Amino acid sequence: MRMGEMVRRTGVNERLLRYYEEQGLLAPERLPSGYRVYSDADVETVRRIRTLLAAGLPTATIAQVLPCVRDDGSGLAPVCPDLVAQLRGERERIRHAIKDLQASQGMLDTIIAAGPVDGTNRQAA
DNA sequence: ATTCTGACA
DNA sequence: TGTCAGTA
Repeated sequence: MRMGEMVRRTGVNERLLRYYEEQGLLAPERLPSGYRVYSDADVETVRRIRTLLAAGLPTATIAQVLPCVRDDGSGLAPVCPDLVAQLRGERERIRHAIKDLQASQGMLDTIIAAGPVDGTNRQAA
């Protein structure tokens, strides 16, 4: 499939698909015309990229991870033992990020709990 | 009509 | 990441 279908099937826009390729996350074939040709596997790869990106992993790390996972029906199995150590580090980072978000949530809860007392002074900053 | 590369009010 | 340009 070419760019257009890839965009429809992944929900990721053209700009981003080219960017992922630039970052070494995808390596679609090329037609003599220069047009990119994506495979079904690439569609799945983009799904993984989106997930890893959402987890906050830098594209550089994702580029290392993608070629090191075997797709065994149930999920993703690590293939590079050395990389597992780095992933443990990422997991720690995510753990801390969750902690910070919970602190933010707590702050908002406190503000919300205080609730609007009355409409007086609306204009004051 | 589609895709491509490069660039930035 | 969006978007516009100038092509093939």
